[in-house]
Amino acid sequence: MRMEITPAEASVSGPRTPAASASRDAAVGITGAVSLLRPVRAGNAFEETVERLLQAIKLGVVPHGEKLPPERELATRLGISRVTLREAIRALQEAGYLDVRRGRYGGAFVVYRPPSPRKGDLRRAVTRMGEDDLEDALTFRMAVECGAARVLATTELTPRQRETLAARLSGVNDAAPADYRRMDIAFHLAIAELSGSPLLAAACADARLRVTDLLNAIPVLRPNIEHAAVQHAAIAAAILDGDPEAAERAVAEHLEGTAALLRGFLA
Amino acid sequence: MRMEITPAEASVSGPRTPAASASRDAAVGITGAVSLLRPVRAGNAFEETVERLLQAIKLGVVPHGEKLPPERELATRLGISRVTLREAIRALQEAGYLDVRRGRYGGAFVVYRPPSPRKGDLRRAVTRMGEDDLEDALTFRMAVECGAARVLATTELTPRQRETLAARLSGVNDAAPADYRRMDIAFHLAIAELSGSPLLAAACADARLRVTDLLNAIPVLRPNIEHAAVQHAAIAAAILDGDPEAAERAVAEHLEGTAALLRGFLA
DNA sequence: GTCCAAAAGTCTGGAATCAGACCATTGAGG
DNA sequence: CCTCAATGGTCTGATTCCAGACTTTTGGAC
Repeated sequence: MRMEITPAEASVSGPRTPAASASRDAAVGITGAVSLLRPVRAGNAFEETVERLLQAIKLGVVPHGEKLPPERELATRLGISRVTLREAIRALQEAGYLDVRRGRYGGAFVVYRPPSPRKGDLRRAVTRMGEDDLEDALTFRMAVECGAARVLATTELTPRQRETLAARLSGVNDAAPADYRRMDIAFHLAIAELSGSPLLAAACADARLRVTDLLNAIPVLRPNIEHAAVQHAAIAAAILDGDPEAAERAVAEHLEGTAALLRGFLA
Repeated sequence: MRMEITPAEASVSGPRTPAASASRDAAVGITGAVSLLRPVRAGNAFEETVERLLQAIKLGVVPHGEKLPPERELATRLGISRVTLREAIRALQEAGYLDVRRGRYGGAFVVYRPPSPRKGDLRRAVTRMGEDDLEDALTFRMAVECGAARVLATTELTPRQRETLAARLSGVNDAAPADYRRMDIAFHLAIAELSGSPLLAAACADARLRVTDLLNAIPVLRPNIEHAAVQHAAIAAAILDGDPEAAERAVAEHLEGTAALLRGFLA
């Protein structure tokens, strides 16, 4: 075995970007040498696979009690060999995220529930990923989610799309406390996915991921939920209205709120 | 050798995303299984490295006549072994993009100049990457660049940052025809890089990349340049003004124009 | 002309990854 | 109870990728 994961250490922050701590107005070359000559791959296949699966689990794409797709299929979808996938699954199993059962109707069952946050978790999470990376992630998320909302609001929506968006909105509003974060994620990702651009969807998923651990480390409070509900409604309304500017403004406001909340808990 | 590249075939489009052709309002699961269970890696290290270097060359990050960093340094920066890097360099050399000289003051010199487009190039480029991927790329670019502009306009800019932005703007305006695309790229990327978020910068670079081949396949016409100049000025002004909405609107308009231009040449 | 430093070029053993065949376990349905 | 299909578990040989040591070429400095 090559790696051990404990829930406390498992993180989706990924390897640090070398340029992450570059000064804010660094004198980059004529164009982005910094962004282009970055690492080709974030780690070896095993590590990246563990990250990916952990993402799917933590974001609730595969909720508690459900199982991952069969190994063969999953390996194909992830574009890796079954051997590598199995190593990743084993690591997650040993870390307590998965329960693997064999035989027909067997599979890798998710046994993860978002832990209720304890004091100090946030500090630790931030320390683990680095302050610069936190700012980076928040900025990135702001940009891609605003952009996605704008795009979607600009699009002519089909009735089907409108329904999906509305459904996700009520999904968050009706969510049980334990399910809140999961439904919140579902709502945010729906915006990106409905845009019809896989690249954009992937970027939003990635952005959200980078802050999941942090959000999981702060309690879900009633007033925050209510505040968020209003903002979510505003976002959905602006999109359904076909008002790009309003959609963006609403998303920006919402994310600003989340970021402020995080910074508040850190101060 | 594992691969051969000819200038005619070389492309930065990369492997197709399996979900690229998914229906616009496909019934995705409760959350984006589609975006999360996507391939972990886009290809093998060699292929990805070739793409990356080709990007740096085509985007003009390393302009004609300049050389890439020394192999050892570059390999470290790209996070790959020197052997793999060398294979990629050799492929690009054989394809005529690089001239490799040894000895002190040697190195891998870029000999690429953006080819003047010929009729049919665009059609071929689109065929190569696929219509769905084209829409995906355009959407993605719209989202991330709009988002980046918004973020930057929201930021309190240092004098240094303001200067950089202004410099890049005049860079495009004063560019010789042969340098136009390069300077245009530099301007667009500057917006993302000035945001201080490496993730965002990388996303914008990636987005731009996915349409470079297409843009290179259409002629640079005087009226288009003039039109673009006005829009670039509007973007810079809105950012310097600290007006997020205006900044975004300006970027959206500009990119819409580019997209329309592309579609026009395709029709 | 000699020396030297910086660069590309070469070689080797080992680790990671893959594709694919095959085995073992399980629960549902006949 | 037996069979079967779906699933995880295991093995093997080939390929890719790596780290690092070593060699060769080149042009400037003295």
